[in-house]
Amino acid sequence: MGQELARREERTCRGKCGKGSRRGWGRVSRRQLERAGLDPAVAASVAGLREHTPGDASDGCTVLHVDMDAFYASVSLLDRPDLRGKPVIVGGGSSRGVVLSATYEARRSGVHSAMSMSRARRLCPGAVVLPPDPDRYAAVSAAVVALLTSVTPVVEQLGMDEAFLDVSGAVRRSGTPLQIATELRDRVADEQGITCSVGLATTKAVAKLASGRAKPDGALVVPADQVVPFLHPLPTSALWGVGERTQEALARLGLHTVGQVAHTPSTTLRRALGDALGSSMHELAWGRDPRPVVTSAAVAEKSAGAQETFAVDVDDPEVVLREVLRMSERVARHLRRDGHVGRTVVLVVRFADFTTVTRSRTLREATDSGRDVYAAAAALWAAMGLQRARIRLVGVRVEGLVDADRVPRQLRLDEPERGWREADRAVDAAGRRFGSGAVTPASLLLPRPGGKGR
DNA sequence: TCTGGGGTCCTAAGCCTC
DNA sequence: TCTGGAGGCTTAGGACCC
Repeated sequence: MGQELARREERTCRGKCGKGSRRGWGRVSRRQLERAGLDPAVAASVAGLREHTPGDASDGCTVLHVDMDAFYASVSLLDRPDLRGKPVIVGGGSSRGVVLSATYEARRSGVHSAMSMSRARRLCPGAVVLPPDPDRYAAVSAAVVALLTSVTPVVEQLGMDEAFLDVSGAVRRSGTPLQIATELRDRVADEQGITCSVGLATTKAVAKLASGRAKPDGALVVPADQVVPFLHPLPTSALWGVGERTQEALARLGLHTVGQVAHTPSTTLRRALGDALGSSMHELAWGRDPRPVVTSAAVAEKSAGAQETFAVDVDDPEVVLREVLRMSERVARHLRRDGHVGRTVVLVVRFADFTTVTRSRTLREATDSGRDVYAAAAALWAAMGLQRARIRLVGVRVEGLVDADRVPRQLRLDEPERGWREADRAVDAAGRRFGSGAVTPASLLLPRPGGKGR
């Protein structure tokens, strides 16, 4: 117990906005923020927010964005406490893997997620590399979501490591949004042994930015009247939907900060970025974001896919088709597991030079059968007429998903009493009992090129 | 620097139907 | 019967997010 309290105390003191400052909001100085790694302009802006915010200014900031700190790395360290405080990278072990997550010690060397593992190893040669543990991540993620849901039922999960909460219905019972956020952070740390950061605002876009600025292990409130001073000094890349390409497009217009975007006519942005992105960019730059927090269960899945990069580029059509079969079976299993069927089959092919093409075909009937998906994908492959092209990746997606029980199944005259449908279900049952892949097409038992077998 | 995997959303062109 | 426009669907590709 004493140890637990000591650990809690250590954690809350380390945070940029630890327990002390969570209660006495407004003690964080601009210099502290700069030391914590924020841009000086942003630090000034954020410090201003805090220094001029008397008491708990979170009233009305009922949208919370909870973001786990270096989630995959933190979870991996739960089983390796000896690596705490050391640079650790979680990522694929193959020569073509990328970084899934890295501890803050590794990030200080310039390592970040989605970076190629080879580059990450060069930047941080002393880092310990751990393989991803998807089951463990899913379990911790589910536990955190259950915790969040105990505060409010309105939880919108984004991936495994972040979620939006609408706590407007919980404030009477549980206190101000900031008190709720503090309680959540303490419980996540106590019950799961990892830390998270929380952004509080009146909109999702601003709450998300706030959690990013509060990292690691912090909380940041951006009251409605402080949204514009908070947003406008930020770089355009801070805006939701602005990646590398859009940032370049904005830079060509001489726009480098959110404030500059805000003061650009919406028509100019729409011309440069397209109608949808242009107008949403203008709204977001003024902190306007009409999207409500939507319970994850209410968000229907629209597509399902599987793709895999070969360990070495492949030019043998037989090998490619075998991989297409493997991906088709995987997608179909996914569909059946979720009770979905889909009509449009998409084949994705990435060539050695990294160019990617897609070909799609819409079936007459929606399906969840690996055989149907493979037949369509293989036909698309054949129609491409590739001879000995060097292929880096193949993938299969099924789009236009609907619930299987909402689609009447067209029986065929030549359909046997027991057919592939029953065979698929038997394979699923065997997979549940003996592990996925217990029953598999014979052709998939052959080794994969580059030794990356199943 | 040499780029994973699973998704969503948007745009645009071509085709078809009304 | 022909024609043009609107609108929906399909297909392909790109950008973005976690």
